Amino acid sequence: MAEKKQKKILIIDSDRFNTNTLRNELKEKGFSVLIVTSCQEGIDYCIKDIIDLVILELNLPDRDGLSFIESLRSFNNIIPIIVVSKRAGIDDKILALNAGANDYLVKPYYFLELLARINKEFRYRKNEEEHLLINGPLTIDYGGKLVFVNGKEIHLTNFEYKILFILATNLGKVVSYNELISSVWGNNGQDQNGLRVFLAGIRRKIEKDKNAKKLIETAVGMGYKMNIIEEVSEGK
Amino acid sequence: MAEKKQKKILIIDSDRFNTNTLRNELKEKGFSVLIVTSCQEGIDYCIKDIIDLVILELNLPDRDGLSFIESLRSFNNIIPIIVVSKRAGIDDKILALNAGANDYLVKPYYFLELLARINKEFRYRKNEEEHLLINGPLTIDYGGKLVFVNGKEIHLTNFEYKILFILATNLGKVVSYNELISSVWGNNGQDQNGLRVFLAGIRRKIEKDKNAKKLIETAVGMGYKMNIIEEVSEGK
DNA sequence: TTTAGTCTTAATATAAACTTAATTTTAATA
DNA sequence: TATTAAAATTAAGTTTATATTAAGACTAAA
Repeated sequence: MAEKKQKKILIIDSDRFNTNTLRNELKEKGFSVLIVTSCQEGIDYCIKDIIDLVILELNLPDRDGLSFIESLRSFNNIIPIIVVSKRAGIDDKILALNAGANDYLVKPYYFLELLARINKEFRYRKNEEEHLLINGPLTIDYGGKLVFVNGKEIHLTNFEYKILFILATNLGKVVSYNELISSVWGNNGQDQNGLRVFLAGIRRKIEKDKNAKKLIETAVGMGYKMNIIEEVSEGK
Repeated sequence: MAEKKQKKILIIDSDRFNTNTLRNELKEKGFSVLIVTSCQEGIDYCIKDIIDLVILELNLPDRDGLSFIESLRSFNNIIPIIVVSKRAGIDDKILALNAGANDYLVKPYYFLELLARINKEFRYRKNEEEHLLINGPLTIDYGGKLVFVNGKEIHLTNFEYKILFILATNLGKVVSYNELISSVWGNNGQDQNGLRVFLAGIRRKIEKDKNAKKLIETAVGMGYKMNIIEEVSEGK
């Protein structure tokens, strides 16, 4: 199965010694790290790459780091920026925060504090990828408990959805009658007849095209299986 | 037209002297301020009122402030929490941030830095929330906490607004009963009957046109869903 | 204390979903 | 192909879930 994507952190700092240490520490924590030494490169990478967070040193060779914040925020309000600087003055902090920085950490700092502040930035951003199953004409949005056929939403009842959910999460595999029954109704579950009635209902709703390959197939004597539908590219 | 509601800041701190000063400073900046002196009161107000941000002192009479963070975060990930404490140790910071605080400021601090950090919290929430939601006859101004139906403002109670907010920010998706209940009333939340009564109230207020597509749909056995209303461009 | 607004509770009405069982269709086997 | 078993379909009756309403309790403000 697909692994969670690493978060990519861009460090903008011209001090090689600092950044190498920091890079190693961040990599150890599972982040992907990119280092640049100037504002301009920083902006470039934010445009051409997908950056999840920026760690910014204020003292930079080309322009002051503050102008990086302004440049980035002029077209992107999403990427969190954590400023890291030895400037401890209140004015510097306020300027940076008001310009659009998300946090400001005075050097020297503990790596663990930086880490906690990085994690905090990621925590409440809605990065929950939509969990969609797309199988031929059928689309299931697990998060929203929605089912679509040919792009059109259809209504399933609670039990219908649960049954479809189990079949969909066992795509291509036969799920036994008993397994279906017990995972929907619990261990003292219904009879098989009831299950059949629900399946008739589900099929009526999701199998509109009588000629197409069946979405749900019966394995006689065993159970049901959701077929994997190959996308047919044109032609009949 | 209706005025935007002020941002409401909840201060949790038992030191009366501190909080009075802070309240005045915040009021001067246009915030509405509420002060409580214990964790439990803090949680209560986050439930029954609409709180936009919490300023939390860690040393509290009933429980440690840390447990406030944990309690709130167990059912609410939205409200930003800024911890303000004289504890400057790295461990305190990390504990608070990891528990779900959004920022940590060591006392003594400059009010202007706190202000910059408060504004920062509101600023990047704008991206996700502070736009208008326009869905058929319904308009929600998240920033001002205003609701309009067919351009006319309607009044919702706090709980009604919170429920509508959750449905609206999950537009088109089914939100389960339990999710709704716990994010409105906290973890030891109400029964479903209460939720139903509130929904009847909301529907009475926002669904004026009985023939139009329903704004809020019931997914029996699952939860409620705000439908996406397609704009019909004239005629049939 | 009064009042207006809000919340909670509980009773009743309504609507949706589920179960059952009879019937039809399909699949497997001889 | 005939026979039998398994599964699918249908529809009516039953049950459960939800909607609505209203009365009383509570709260905050005047």
